[in-house]
Amino acid sequence: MTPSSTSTPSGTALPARQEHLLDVLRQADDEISGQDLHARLRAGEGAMGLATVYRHLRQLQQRGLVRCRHLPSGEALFAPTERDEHHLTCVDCGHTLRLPHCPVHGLELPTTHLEGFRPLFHTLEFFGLCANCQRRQAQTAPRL
Amino acid sequence: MTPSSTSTPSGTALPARQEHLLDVLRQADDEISGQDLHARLRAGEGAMGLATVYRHLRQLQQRGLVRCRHLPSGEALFAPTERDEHHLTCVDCGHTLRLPHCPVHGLELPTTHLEGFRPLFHTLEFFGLCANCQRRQAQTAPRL
DNA sequence: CTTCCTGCAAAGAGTTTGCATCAAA
DNA sequence: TTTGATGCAAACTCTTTGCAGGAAG
Repeated sequence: MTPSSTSTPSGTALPARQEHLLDVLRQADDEISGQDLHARLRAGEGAMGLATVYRHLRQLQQRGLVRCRHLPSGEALFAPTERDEHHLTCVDCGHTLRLPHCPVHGLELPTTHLEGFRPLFHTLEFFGLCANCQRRQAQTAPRL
Repeated sequence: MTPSSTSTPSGTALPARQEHLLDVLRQADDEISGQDLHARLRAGEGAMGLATVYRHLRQLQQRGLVRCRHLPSGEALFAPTERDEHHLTCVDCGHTLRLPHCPVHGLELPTTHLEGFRPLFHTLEFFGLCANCQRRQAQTAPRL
């Protein structure tokens, strides 16, 4: 139960605290925000400052181990790269629906035109109006 | 040259200023930020306050006419929905590469499990390390 | 008169950075 | 001694909201 060393695509071993941070992400049911992650770490053993959390998250992202997407609110959500989740988010109220499976499974980039870029992860997110907000909008502007 | 009325999916006509704002978005070469859009409007005829720009952008989003995605920096970028662009962004320096075509062309959501959601647009973005940042990283951690 | 739209300025949120400190090599 | 990691708090950015003025119906 103690994944003591995660091998990274670049081959170097992970510092202990980053390893721990990654574990918390893996144990989470869904993506979590930086703030949330910080709170969870604080609750457990490996408490660390908020700044450090973000610093590690960035490094994990650069190693391709952590994926990040941004809510319309500007909040960033993090998840392990290996987890391939996608969401449908309401552009009005922000309510989020997790999609049952990845619509684009083995998604590949063409290797040309990449200018030396090394792709690490992708985000695919859907946006729309939830049932509630559609109703609310219909009341204001009757002409559907 | 004067698209005087854009018909929306919901059937209602667009207020003049939103129409104009949408035009500026369409004329832009690529996605632009709220701030940038504000500046361009200010430079031309239809100058309006920053708050108003954001207010209109939100409404256009809710009508499915404008698409929005967030940079790692938290900045929001806007584009007309009909334009189907995707990018490869460096997680380190933020350098962005526009992909020559949409990797997932006619992307469709399963109509089940949507709980009344009405999808309006999607974002598909790739993240990785650009050539420069790979080089820089390699210098710090030699073991590739 | 009522309603909607607008601008300005202030507030708000999340994230990043500066700096002094502390541990490790 | 030198290097790298950390916490705290201040700073920063973009975005949203409150409120009063003004136009439209």
